Amino acid sequence: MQKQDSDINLTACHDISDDEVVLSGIEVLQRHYGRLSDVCVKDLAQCISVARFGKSEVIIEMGAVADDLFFLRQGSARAYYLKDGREITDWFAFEHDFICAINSFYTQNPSPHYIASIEPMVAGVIHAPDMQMLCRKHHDFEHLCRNITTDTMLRLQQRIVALQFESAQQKYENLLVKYPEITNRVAVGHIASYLGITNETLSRIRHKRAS
Amino acid sequence: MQKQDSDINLTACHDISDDEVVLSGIEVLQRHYGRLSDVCVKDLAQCISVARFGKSEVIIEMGAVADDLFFLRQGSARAYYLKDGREITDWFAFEHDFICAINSFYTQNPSPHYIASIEPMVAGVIHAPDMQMLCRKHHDFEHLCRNITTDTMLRLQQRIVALQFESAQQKYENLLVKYPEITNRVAVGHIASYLGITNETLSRIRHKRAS
DNA sequence: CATTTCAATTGATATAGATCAATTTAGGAA
DNA sequence: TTCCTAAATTGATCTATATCAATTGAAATG
Repeated sequence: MQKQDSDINLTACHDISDDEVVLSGIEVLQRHYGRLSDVCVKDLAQCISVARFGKSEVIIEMGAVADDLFFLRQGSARAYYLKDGREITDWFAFEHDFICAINSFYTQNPSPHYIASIEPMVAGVIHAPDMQMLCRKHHDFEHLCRNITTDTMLRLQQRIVALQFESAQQKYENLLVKYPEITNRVAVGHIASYLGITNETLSRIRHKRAS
Repeated sequence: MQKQDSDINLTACHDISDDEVVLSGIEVLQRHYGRLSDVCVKDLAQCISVARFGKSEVIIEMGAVADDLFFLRQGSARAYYLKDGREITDWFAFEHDFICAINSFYTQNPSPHYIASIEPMVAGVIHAPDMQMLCRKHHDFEHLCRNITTDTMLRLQQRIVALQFESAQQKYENLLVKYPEITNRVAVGHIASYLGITNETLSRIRHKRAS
């Protein structure tokens, strides 16, 4: 089932060539996180590969040391872990977002997270050792990476505020402000666990809003 | 009251000289986050000042653009914000921890957070523009800062997991594992809001545990 | 196109934790 | 020491959200 899905979606994604993914990806990164020298861009391009996945494919398994960092160019993905056998989604990524098994990528420990595609997706991939190497070699790349990490840190900070003392309704409203079209792209169940509430509660909140 | 407290505690902290705070602080930083060249250490030492506060002093007011980053050498502090007039503690810092108005420090926007000392504290201070300057000038310092940010990011990630789906009891137990002596140093009320629960609930949990 | 399967919704009930109110305790000031 | 203020505890409810169970809906499969 996964196989067939994947094939179908692969073709659907062939409008973007690998080179396009890498080059336009690097351009977007520079715009968001800091300019790179030409030498650095060349080195970086060498280290990036392209990954394509169909709908709902598991990309990283829990328990593995996962040193891939994905930068999405199309589609969407999520990171999740299991709590009492139930999937809890921790992170969403859409176009221009990063996703990785955050603990594993930065500490080389086995990942408590799974990563899976949601929609068919295309992403640039870099491996942790390559990133380290590029950081050591190019000061401007280390600067860019620091900016990315800072940005991620600030987002996580925001989420903590949301989870710490907001009602289920408030959390959902805030999510919709940040990602207005998330409900068209992501299963409601994933959104619920992301907000720290049950499917049923989210369903009722959505019902109230609709009426 | 704040004034008098402060005077008393200032004297209590005079066992560490300013130079000691700066130099041993830089040493600790290097041990945790990466070695620096001698030139860099010299430059960095130039940019660090020392701040001393008494018990329960407000260090940063909400609404201010706060570009101070504190590295604690003694005592403790917390960051908090107001939600419906109630203080919600967001972050604790003890010896060897950083604390700043995280949003303000990294984005130069007015801070939604207050920062206050808990116990009398001594800290090294660096200003955001100086940090930026040092990052630009010294690749090794930028590397160190990236490591600090990465570390902070991973901690925030851990807290999200804790807040997302754990019971009040579980959250308290986990906190005690991480900071076994926190209850001797921090008011129970601050701990409660940090965990996203009310004072009363935490009090009852503590009662159950004690028996 | 029919069938299977999984996700979402809806309903009924249970409960963890919030809220409100009253006491007790403890740390700082006189 | 004694007083005073604020924090912590304890008790009695209340409520938002979880849980359990059943039904509906929609997408994937043959």
